[in-house]
Amino acid sequence: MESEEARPRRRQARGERRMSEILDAAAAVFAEQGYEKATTNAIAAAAGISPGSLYQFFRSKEAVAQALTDRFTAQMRDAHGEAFAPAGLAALAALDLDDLIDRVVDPLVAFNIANPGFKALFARPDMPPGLATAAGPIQSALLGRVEAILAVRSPGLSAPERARSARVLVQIFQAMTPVVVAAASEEEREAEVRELKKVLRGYLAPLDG
Amino acid sequence: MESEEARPRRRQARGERRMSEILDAAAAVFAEQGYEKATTNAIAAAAGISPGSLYQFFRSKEAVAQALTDRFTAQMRDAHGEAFAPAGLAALAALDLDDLIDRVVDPLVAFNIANPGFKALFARPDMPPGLATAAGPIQSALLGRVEAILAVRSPGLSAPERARSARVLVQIFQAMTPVVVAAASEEEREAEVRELKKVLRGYLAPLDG
DNA sequence: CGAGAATACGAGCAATTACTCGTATTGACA
DNA sequence: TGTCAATACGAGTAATTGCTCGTATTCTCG
Repeated sequence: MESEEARPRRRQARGERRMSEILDAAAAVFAEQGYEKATTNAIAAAAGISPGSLYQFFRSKEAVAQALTDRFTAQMRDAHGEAFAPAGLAALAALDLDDLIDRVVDPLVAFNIANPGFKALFARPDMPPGLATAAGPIQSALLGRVEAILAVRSPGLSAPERARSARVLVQIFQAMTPVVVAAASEEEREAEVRELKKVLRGYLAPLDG
Repeated sequence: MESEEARPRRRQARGERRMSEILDAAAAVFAEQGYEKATTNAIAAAAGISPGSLYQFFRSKEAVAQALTDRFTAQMRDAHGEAFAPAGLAALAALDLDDLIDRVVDPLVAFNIANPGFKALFARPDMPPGLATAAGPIQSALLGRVEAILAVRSPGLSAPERARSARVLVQIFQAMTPVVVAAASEEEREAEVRELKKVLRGYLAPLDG
């Protein structure tokens, strides 16, 4: 997974801490500026270091985004993997549709709210080719899991139909996530989440066995 | 609406033609590069003129986008206003839900396919502040019309509920449009449109009186 | 025809930005 | 303690890009 460190550094205490700080700063700057408009100098400044120092740890702006994506992926797996885990699939199969949606959507929404920089890398339509690959893992992990759930809940679907439906579901989620994250108040946010779930339910109900 | 022309030009035959050519070029470049990555020099080159000539007609890149948006708005009104027109509302009220969706979605899809540059200005999440205003008219026109239809079909909704539902519907459409437009084959495209309609139907059915 | 405005050109400017490089400091380890 | 790599700095560079400016050409109109 990490084949880019041909020569491991020695001073890892300071270094690792710096890298983490840089990623924190990058997440914040990406969240508020978007990927393209975020400048590497701004990220360095937000991390309290010089541009040169940033490039001591990351080869390029894209490498920062890549590392941040990796970190998000790991965080998501650690925090919310349960709901999606293969072991949980059987339990998910027996659930009420509304409960199923809650079980899947709520953790994802919580994660997106806790990590506002996430959607800047996840829900971006104008990714540079390299970054599409970077965000790909998250995207395809989510897709694969949704497909797995569909396979259990809607055995009548052919494989291509299942793939298409999963794509549509993920797309709906991605489209509505920015609105949810940007909600001004808590009530507003809950209302947006309710709408998101309505959309998902409306699409899923006819498919659901 | 057009308060920016304090001093009308004289040679309008050549000039107007050039402006139209520039907008054609801009639509093409925006379509394939996106707004940010599209350079004014590239637009000028695509129009077969020099950068200086472009700026004889448009004060800035943003002004080009603004003018293009205006042209799209007018085209959309001319071509597909009927389906949305106030006069047609009564007819729409009596329709089957599937027919209603066809009536509204099909022209919009056709327009987006015929004008691939449209979505670059319409479905962009990272608009500069000025451009949000530029794209606003299209967005809010569409929103207003969807709201009008909802008012007729779902009289039980409160005004805020109606506004929110309209926003959700437009958002779904925007999110799925790029996939529809980019479809590789005709069958693929039809399948995507079917999914789009399924999503809309699933969300609307419970609301529909 | 002659004048003035509209159109056209394209080299180049000013600002931005991802990234580098020469150098200085810090700290682990012999 | 001395050494050397890791860390840190920040002015500077090359490339990009929106846009300008001086100038040349074309057209309208009297």
